[in-house]
Amino acid sequence: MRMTNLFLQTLREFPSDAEVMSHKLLVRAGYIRKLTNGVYNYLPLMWRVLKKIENIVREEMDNAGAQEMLMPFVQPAELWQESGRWDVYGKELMRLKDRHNREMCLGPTHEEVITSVAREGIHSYKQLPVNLYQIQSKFRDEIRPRFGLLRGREFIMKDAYSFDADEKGLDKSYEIMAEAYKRIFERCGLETKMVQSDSGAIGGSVSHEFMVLVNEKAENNAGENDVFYCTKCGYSANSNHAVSILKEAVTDGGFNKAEILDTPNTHSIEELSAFLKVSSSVICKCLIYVVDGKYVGALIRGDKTVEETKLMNAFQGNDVRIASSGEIEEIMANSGFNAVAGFIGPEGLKNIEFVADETVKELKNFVVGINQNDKHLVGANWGREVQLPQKIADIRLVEENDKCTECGSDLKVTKGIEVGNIFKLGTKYSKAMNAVFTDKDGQEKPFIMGCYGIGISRTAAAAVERHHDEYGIIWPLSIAPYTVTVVPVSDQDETQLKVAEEIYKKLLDNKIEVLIDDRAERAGVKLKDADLIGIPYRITVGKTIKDNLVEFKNRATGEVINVTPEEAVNKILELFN
RNA sequence: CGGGAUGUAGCGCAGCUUGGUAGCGCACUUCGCUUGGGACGAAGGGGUCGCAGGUUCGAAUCCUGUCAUCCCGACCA
Repeated sequence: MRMTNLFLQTLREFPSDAEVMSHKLLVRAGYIRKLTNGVYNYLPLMWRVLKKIENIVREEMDNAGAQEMLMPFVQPAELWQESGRWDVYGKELMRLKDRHNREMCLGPTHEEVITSVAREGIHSYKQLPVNLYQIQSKFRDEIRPRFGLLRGREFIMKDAYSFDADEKGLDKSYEIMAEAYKRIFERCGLETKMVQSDSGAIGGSVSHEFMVLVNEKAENNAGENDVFYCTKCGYSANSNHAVSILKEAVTDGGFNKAEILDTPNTHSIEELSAFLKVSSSVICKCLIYVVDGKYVGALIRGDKTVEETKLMNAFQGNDVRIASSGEIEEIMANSGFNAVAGFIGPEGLKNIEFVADETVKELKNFVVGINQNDKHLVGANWGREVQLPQKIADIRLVEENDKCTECGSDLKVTKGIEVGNIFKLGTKYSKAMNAVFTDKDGQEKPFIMGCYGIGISRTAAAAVERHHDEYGIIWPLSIAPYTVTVVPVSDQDETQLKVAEEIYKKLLDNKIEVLIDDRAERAGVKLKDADLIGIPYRITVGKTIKDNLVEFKNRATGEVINVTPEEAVNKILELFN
């Protein structure tokens, strides 16, 4: 491709509305342009990158025995009502009505549609297993789109769905996908970690996420997930799912009798522990959350943090958030109290179900709120002053240096970008939607399903996040929009132009994806642009051409060597041998 | 939805406090000059200052409302 023909506008400066490096660079280097909030145009260079990733995904999915198809982007409400998700998916589901006032939605995912496809098409165990996938734009009306392609509202996703006759089959399908995913990301030049994860609103039991780990000291927080991993045994999990062995801590408050003390202005655990001169680990923290619109209480040791997804799961909810101060006021009023956050306790709150984290079970002679401002109960014990809730669950956020439950070594934490995930769905959708087949024994059974997603556009952004320097993007060869760019330094020098053209044609003849910067620009502009857009190799034809030498530069390593034009061409051809 | 900020040319910004009818850099057009790391000179084109009201002789500037965008929390590929 000639740069004079390429639809490309690079910017001199970073866009002001971008925060993370992949967003800044993709806009500045002319790959994407925002159309509206969370929705981007993929310009020609970007589209080439996306197609490269798609093709790697296709090859590996096909090799894994999956079959590509394409489902509609617009879906009827009826299917979502069948699965029950029409009412629980929330506002991320973009709902609309057609001219007959029939309710529809833009596909955020395709479990419902694929399940309807399977129930129409698969009737016998002899047709199983099946794995169907598609690569398509998805739309989720995200609460807060951000970070460019890392969290758009419209994004490109590969989604696959497996159907098996039994759990064993699902295990196998799942394993095959896990292996395929490892190869896919590896081929995209991305190191990923497969981590255990919560299975969230999509439902099901087991799930793993593929995380691109981003450097903690990176100047941004492009990695939206915290990943905990064991330094020894390889255990790793998203923070929403990670578990650990609790570190030793003081659990006896040492108060020899139960009494109510004045604790003025102790709104936080820190203030309270300083005031009472006790460890925060002998305080029972009480928090009010809203799960699926219902108020619930959570008890956890004062030195620990509630993991909201775990809390939500403890109540089998779909949605969780902490209660606002106004809501707490309402709850207090309903039970005849008027305490504010910081003085809340589990005793006497009407119509609120509590869950206790495992950490509070051990507490003795501890400190707890009693729903009176500026007062706390000290020396409390379970079954005496305070009742331990029936519901006990792990709702604790793991902390760095907690011990691994598998091997006892230290857990570390790092930021990750989730580029893929795999779920064992089980029969959640097949049962709800009555998608059944006849098994060997003549019985009708629901399909055992799995689903497997890869964010194509996010993967591209993650690659930029992981591979760039102060001059621009450094694409991994496998997903670069072009392999090499040929740059004649001076557009006045006939020899340079002629040699550059010859190299360009030779590479084209060999089916190499090559750019030639034939623009009437000064050298600086062309070289800066070449670095910015991140083409892996650059052949620069300059003054040394009088000695029959050109410059061959590796964008990633910065290595530059002088070679003859023929050698330069050969070095590129060798990449593909 | 809560908290914070910002809307002025394609991009990056100034002007607003103290109202007088819009400017700078880059990009774009033409000419000259220049050609190994985002040159220089000259001459141009492009904006009803997010939108709607209001105050005023007069509003980018003051007031009210509204919309949009960005950042921090809940969503997730």
